[in-house]
Amino acid sequence: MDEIDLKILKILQKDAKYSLEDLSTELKMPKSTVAYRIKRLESLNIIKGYYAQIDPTALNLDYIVISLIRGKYSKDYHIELGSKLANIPGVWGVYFVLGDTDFIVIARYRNREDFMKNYLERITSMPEVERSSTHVVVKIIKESPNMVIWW
Amino acid sequence: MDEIDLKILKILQKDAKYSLEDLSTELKMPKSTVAYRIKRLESLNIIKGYYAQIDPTALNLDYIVISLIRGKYSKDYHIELGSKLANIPGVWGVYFVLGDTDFIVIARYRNREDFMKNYLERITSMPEVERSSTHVVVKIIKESPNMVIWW
DNA sequence: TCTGAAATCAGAATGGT
DNA sequence: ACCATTCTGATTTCAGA
Repeated sequence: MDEIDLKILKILQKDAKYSLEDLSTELKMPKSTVAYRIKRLESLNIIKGYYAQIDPTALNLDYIVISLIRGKYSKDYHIELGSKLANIPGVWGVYFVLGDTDFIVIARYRNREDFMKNYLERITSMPEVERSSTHVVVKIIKESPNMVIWW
Repeated sequence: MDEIDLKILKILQKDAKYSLEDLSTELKMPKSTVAYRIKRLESLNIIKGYYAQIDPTALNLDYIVISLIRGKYSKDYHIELGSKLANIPGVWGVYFVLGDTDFIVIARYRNREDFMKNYLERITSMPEVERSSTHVVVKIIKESPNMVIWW
């Protein structure tokens, strides 16, 4: 991992379709070398894949929630509960955190019923959950998880 | 937007490099038709772009934080504060929410100093911020914001 | 590890239904 | 909106440095 790799990653995190041609002029090195480096980054799993970003609102995913969850302590409770939360349909983010809460969970649904059925009812019926407080997102001001390199 | 579009999106949200060839066999329709549909989804901004997924830990982005922020009320305070938060280097998610907190912010840094300098000092010196509580992420159990279609 | 050239293949363009 | 064919150009491969 050197400066050149970093430049490649910086470009590809913004645009996966950026061509070898353009990268090669940008980096002042032959296409084949760029290709070689990208392949390397892929095989090292630094580049984990390429995906299309779909607009959630286009699919009517307007009911977005973020929950703070406190668990009931027991052996391995955080591993058990963590995977249980991660497997709830609609949930895309589960973070185990320090502080007065244990897990922070982010999920997207199409409407209130969808949310109630898939999410709330499950969470509230999990014996490992001691307490949860859920925030409804009014507006997504920023959501760009792909922008890993910001410096 | 029909069932076929949804199938295309379901595949591309996981793998942007899935070829027209394979999509055409999968969907039992010619390449050119698939290409036509994808172009349509792009121009309608349902597909917002294609990104490389970079492993944050490969770049030593191990200091991940989630903050709950309460603002001081004033005219347009949430628009002002929202964009201020979104512009902090390292911040990739800003959500305006209902409940006892106003904003939820997610950010990634390489270490404690990086976090202190770029994030904490800024947040605590913003006059629009009344109160903030920041949780350090111990473990990312799930993070797949690109998986928009889960049903 | 890097490079140049050749070969292959995928995607864009076209024109017709 | 859909499809077959053609055409263009990007990516892969490979031999050599």
